Amino acid sequence: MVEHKLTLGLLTENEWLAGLPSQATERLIQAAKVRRFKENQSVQAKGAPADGLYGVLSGEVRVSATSFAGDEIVFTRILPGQWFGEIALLDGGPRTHDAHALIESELAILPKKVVMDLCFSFPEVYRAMVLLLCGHCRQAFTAVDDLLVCSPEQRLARRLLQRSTDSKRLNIEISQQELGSLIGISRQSTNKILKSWESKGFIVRVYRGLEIINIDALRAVI
Amino acid sequence: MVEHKLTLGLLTENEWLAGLPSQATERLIQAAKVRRFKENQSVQAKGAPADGLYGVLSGEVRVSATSFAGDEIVFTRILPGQWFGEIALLDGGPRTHDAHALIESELAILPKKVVMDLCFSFPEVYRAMVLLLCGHCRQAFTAVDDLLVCSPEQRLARRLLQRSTDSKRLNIEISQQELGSLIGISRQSTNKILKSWESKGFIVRVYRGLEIINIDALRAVI
DNA sequence: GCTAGACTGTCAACAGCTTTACAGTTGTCC
DNA sequence: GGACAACTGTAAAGCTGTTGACAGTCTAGC
Repeated sequence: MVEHKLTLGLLTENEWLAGLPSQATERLIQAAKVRRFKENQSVQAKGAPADGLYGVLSGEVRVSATSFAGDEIVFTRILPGQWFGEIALLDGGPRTHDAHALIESELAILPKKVVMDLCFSFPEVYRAMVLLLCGHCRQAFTAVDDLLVCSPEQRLARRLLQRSTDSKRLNIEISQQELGSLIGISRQSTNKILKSWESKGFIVRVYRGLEIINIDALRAVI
Repeated sequence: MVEHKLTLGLLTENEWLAGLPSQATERLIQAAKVRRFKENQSVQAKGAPADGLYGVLSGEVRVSATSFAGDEIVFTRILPGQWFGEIALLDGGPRTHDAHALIESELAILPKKVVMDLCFSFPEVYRAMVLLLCGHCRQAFTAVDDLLVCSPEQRLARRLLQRSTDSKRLNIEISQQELGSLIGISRQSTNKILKSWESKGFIVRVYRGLEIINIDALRAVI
């Protein structure tokens, strides 16, 4: 009961499910499970088969991979209202990434079978999946672009700006370690860049985070 | 007439269209246009609106982007039998990349409206689009992974191996310049790596290309 | 409040890649 | 077959980011 209310809340907020035929929406809400994950608990493992589509109700999920050297490579973070895990669900292949709850989080899980059935019954559901997929694909393309073309400083600026528009807030809570991993540089280099920005008045740093003061100056870095 | 025969040839060879309901296949073949592109001719420009889905019938297409510094960043090459351009088609956004004919090439073009209409009539068509999309998405994820985790030498090996399995051949025709651009390193560095591999007997280099001799040794590099 | 553990600041040494530069090679087009 | 353009080979110089090391700072939990 409580679970369904929570799911509904996310669904009505979120555009992709709001536009579906009511029959499909109902079926999804009915089949949706809500699961709570503790801080650092694994949501899915890279290489595993897909069981469902995940939506973040509360908390935050870190999507990452582990290099053979053992370092964790952070790809992105999923904020409340966002969905992930559609690729392996749709193509039947293995999960592309690891996912962990960054903090205690609640996730909605739409079982694979239900989603796939609805895809075949309602083209609108397929369309919604396709849009989700396209978004993640464009995100990945942008990441490749950035890595090939942009300097570490520019990449860092892009990430921060992207993140601040995603969450509509200008304070970002993340360690320098993880921030570096997101854009493929070391903690020390991240620190140096952040320091230089702070001295220019673009940001202020706090423990385990930062706040953007001059967003236009950051945009100009790019 | 000739055009339709060519298209049909590609379609029947290619798995994704072969599995569709015959009604959908017929409609696609009927609507397909074949267009010939000269060497270096632009197929699509990054940022442009999408007009259709492209399939390579003959020749080869280079997918790239241009950095603000003016360098061309090569993303990938599309070989005969492969399709591209589905993202902008499906989500209505701008083209994600530039595409040029590498050599004189023939492309099949499936008009946007026809594809989208069929998607809504036949879930199988949507499914085919989704699989295409998933493939490209996984490709992009792998590229990010590589850039963040692997050394230039490993990235180069991966690219060559991927390419050689794609085309089932072990001689690859590409300049060191472009090869470097594909994995984000300079021509000189590419040259150094190739030379070292040649001295170890992994490959032999020729003008504007190379041949893989010891494919297992290359696999071991990764 | 104290302490352990996580995070940050900083620096020097080092490695790897780029850039610049130039000479040599190969292919193509008159 | 000669000339030009594209490609390759090579090396030195310089830059940028990494690594490793260690001290300082912050926070949570007892």
